[in-house]
Amino acid sequence: MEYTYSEGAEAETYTSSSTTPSSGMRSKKKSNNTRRFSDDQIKSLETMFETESRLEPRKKLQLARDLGLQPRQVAIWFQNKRARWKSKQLERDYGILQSNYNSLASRFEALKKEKQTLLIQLQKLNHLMQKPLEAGQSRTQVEAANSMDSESENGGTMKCELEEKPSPSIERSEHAHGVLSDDDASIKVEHFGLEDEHGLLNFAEHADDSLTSPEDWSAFESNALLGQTSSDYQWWDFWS
DNA sequence: TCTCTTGAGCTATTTACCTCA
DNA sequence: AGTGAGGTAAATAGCTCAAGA
Repeated sequence: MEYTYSEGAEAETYTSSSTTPSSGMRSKKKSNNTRRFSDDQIKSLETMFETESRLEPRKKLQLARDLGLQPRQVAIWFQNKRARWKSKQLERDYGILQSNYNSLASRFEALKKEKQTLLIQLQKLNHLMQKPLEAGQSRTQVEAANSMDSESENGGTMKCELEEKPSPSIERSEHAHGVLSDDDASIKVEHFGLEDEHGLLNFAEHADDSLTSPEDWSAFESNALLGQTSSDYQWWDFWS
């Protein structure tokens, strides 16, 4: 293996050398024998680094012999390599975090819009429900409410939870209000109760604040997001 | 058993040099 | 030809840790 690196002094500090200039300036000046390692040497070093980023002393000596380098040079190369690798790894981690954040942000925006749509529907339904209570049953208005809600079947963020566990209050309110329907909207409204409307709305409003507040965002461990793509790490399933 | 010293190895940072646009 | 940026080998400071007296 051809290599033009001069033997001997290259791994030593120049400050201790007899060739150190006598001027007061601290001289670490490297002489012309400072050369880059050859491609073959780099290749061998890289190969070894892939298997183990820290060399055992015995392997270091062996590798140094094989490459015609000083053990010290091999050690320094591994030190520098670890530093470069760490730097690159930081860049990769940053990219992953950025990607995960972008996915989360777009998902959050979509949920925000969905929530807004549902709140509007809820308000309309509440408005329609109030009138039959005041002026007696109006079959046509209830039906109108039903049909309106059925237009937005794709919403249903809360639907699943509520359908899974029918509350006794639903039964009671069905009789009380005479809304005998399995309609989603009526279940939602009845489940929360009209008197609870403000509570629900307040909850929904504060959901925005809490999600966007720095305190809660910072609660996410960045490490937990690393090493996983946004596609296979759907921790936001919590919201669906 | 505890303490101190010493040497090796590590990371982080800096320096000197080289290459290239 | 001059120059600045970036890469790389090596030096340095400061730290940890294990071994041995």
